[in-house]
Amino acid sequence: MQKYNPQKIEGKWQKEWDKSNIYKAEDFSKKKKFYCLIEFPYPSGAGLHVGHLRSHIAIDIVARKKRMDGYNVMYPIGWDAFGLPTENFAIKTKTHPKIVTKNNIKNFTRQIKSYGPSFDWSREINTTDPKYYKWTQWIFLKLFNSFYDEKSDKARDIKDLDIPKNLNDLEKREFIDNHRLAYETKMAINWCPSCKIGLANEEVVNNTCERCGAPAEKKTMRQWMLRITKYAERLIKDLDTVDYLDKIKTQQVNWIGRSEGATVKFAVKTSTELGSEISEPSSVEVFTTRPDTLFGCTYMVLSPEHNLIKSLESRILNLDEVQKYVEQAKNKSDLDRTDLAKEKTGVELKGIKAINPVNNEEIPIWVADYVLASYGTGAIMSVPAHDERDFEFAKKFGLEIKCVVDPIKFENVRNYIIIDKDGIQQCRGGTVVSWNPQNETIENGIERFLEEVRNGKHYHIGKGKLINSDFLNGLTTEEAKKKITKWLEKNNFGKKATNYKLRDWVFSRQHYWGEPIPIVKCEKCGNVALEKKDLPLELPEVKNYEPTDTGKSPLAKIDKWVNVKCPKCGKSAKRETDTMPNWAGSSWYYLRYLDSKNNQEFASQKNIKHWMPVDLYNGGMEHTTLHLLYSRFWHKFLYDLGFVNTAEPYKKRRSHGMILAEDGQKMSKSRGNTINPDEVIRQYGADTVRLYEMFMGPYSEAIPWNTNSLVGMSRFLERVCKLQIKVETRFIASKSIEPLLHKTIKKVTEDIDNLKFNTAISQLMIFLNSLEKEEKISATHYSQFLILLSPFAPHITEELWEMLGNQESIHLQSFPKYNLELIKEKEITLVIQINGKLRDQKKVPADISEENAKKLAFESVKIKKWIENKEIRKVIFVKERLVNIVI
RNA sequence: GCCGGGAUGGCGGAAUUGGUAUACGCGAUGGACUUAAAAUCCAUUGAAUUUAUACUUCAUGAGGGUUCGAGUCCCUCUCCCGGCACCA
Repeated sequence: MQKYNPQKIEGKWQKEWDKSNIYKAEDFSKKKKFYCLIEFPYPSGAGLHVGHLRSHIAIDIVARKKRMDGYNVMYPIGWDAFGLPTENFAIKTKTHPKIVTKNNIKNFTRQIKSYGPSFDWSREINTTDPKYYKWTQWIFLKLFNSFYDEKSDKARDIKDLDIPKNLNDLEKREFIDNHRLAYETKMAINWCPSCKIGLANEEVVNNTCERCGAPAEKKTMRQWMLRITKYAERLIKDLDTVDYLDKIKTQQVNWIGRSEGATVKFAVKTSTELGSEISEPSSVEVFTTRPDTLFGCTYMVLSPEHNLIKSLESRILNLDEVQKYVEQAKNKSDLDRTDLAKEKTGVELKGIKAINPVNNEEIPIWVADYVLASYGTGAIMSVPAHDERDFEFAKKFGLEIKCVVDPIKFENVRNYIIIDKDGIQQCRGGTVVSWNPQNETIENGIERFLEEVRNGKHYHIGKGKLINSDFLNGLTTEEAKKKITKWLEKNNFGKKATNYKLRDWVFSRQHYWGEPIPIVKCEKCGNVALEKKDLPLELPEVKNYEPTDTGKSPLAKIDKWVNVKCPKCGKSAKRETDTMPNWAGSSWYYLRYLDSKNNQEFASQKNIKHWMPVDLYNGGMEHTTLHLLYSRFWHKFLYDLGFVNTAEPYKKRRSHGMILAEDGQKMSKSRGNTINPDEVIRQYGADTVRLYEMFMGPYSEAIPWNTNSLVGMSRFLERVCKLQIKVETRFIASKSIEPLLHKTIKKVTEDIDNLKFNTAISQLMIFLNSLEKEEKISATHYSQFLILLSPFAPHITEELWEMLGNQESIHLQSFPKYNLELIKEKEITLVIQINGKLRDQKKVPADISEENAKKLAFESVKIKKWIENKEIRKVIFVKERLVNIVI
């Protein structure tokens, strides 16, 4: 008999699987392909986290089952190895990051192999390998050499760009540069003073650095940017074509932040007091989602960065005051600017006015930092009667509040929230109305509120009917939006417009340990891309990896590397010294697995066509607006250029919940509550840990770790081993166990497909409990049970399988099929209810007729007691379930 | 503030999508084995009432509703978790 002894057998089988290569994905097999993917790990010095295991094991179970279902399965692994922690460790220990990475990968490999996932190691990739990042650089250059063609709504080669004829060479170059999908710009970016690195918007969380938590500062720097905004619409729309967890979809949609409205152009009039002429008539464009409220616009606000302030300097009568305000705003960090949200500040631009195009009224122009330069046009029309922020501002500075949307007689009461004296909310949504039930009815409360809106004492952001709006009067909000937009377009005052919160991707980093950006900067030719034959542009050796405070990459110090000849004109030029962000290599790695050794292409078309798209992709929620969005963007770009055959890279995306520490907190070194997978595996064995991580709770939910519960899984496997004594080869399978077996096959099959591992395991336990009650067990039943269990516990099942006398690995067997006929129980428990309450139950044949069931119910002694002297109103029969007597 | 998701025993969690609530596991209690402990095995384990494993009543965050029947559907509220947030 086999005693459960994981330490003895697990290593043995891991070596055996390695040797026999049974998990290798076959290119161009006749079998149907299945590509499943986990986010490739970052090989940190800290080693593997139990959270890594959760996703690796889950997808491993799916991969193993799919193989047994006859699929040609690709389940690859690699290393996302560029990044700051490695660099910091290298600086601290004065070791080359290459060496650090190599050591970490070695450790990670050992750890990963120790729990037996069925990765195809032959396709292993590493983003820091020049053979890999050659193609990361190549894709970057493709972006550099492409523009977005709005007409065909896709990216195209920059050669196809229509360049206006009348431009001189310099202007031409500028024009082209302005259209590249990878472009350079000088802009204020978020800078982490602690990591000494620029951050993408997605990397700033609560105005702090996502990585280290230091408050982000604003720093104006020359930056490489990627025009992800051109893909905003498609990144939203194509979500309809993929199967992602709903929360992932909504998070991406919210991040991209599409809003529809209109742009409106306001003419600007300057006071003639100063006399000097203005060469061109000025105007300011704003973006609004509520063009219907244009008649209620009583002033306009510019962001402090708005260029109108500069261009009309000579016309602003209180220039000193304005400039002082602008200067102050500039010096505020984003943190301060948003922190001061409660109290709005601003200064009026005296001497200039804007003209409201609908009624030609002169309205004041203000500058205030509650208006963001980076969204819309950096200027807004203010409608204080119908916007909370504008209302607040207008109240503070005594500006006119003009109601143009009358909420009365429109839709229902749910446009407001009524608050009674005790502060209890009676209705949800819309605008808050306080209401005193002692001396007014709800209707009166609403009426009073409406009066307040009309008198400018309150704002109303909900819908309504237009008033004080000339030709819009009487229309509903929706109707008015349409009508005014048409009017604006007809009179050339504006047009329908869509805006996104998504910003272009800040792509430069000022660090050593990243892919060098393969661009040469020539005084004569501008930014010149390296040729494909010159790729990869390898990272040079450098004495000091330390980042600088100046915002220059350490690469800038290596003169020999920096000074090169321009590939175009041959004159001396300098290399770009910034490197790429750690998100670059991971934006396309799933494609490299398909053909990881190819030196001619990033992957051959043949392989891409065979394997794409990824059928199942699992990863953390924290990457929803980073990696997941970025890689969808790159994929779409490659799709536009014809390098990949699908518009989306991932057909199905799922997410695992975090594993919390036993105290319910997040695991962290500083809290000292981490669980080291090495130790748990050593103590309990890989199969036990695998089962536990899958059994601990629903896969997508966060669950605290509980070492106590591990023993339950250990006991389960021990009992599986013990069962061997009862197995008899010649024993004919007992029929009574058959329904449960097939029910178990069905449950396990469906649960694995739906990533509901906890209930699959529980069903296997139920089946085992039932097997244990048998005197003898047929080898067939035992074998089928082992196969069902094998994706979860590959080592022990392989061992027991071999002991049954099998030659071929259990992991090469077919997954059992269930027979619906056999699942049907012959006998069921019929539930008898009175008024829906359980009063009796009877064992009956499953196919009992309604008539017989009812008869049986009324015969029951227990039931008789209940229905005595009662009028029976109704009897309900549910097939194979219950009889309900209503009295 | 807005957008998601959630709340079921001492704990992690099940529940065929409206049909026996609490599966499975942990823990706990009692027993067997043992010199003893661990391990293992057996039994019990939502609460109340009760001599009782009988009967009954009450329990799925709170309150209401629909239904023969609600953890599940509808309305309102509370709390927790995640994301976004001066985005016009």
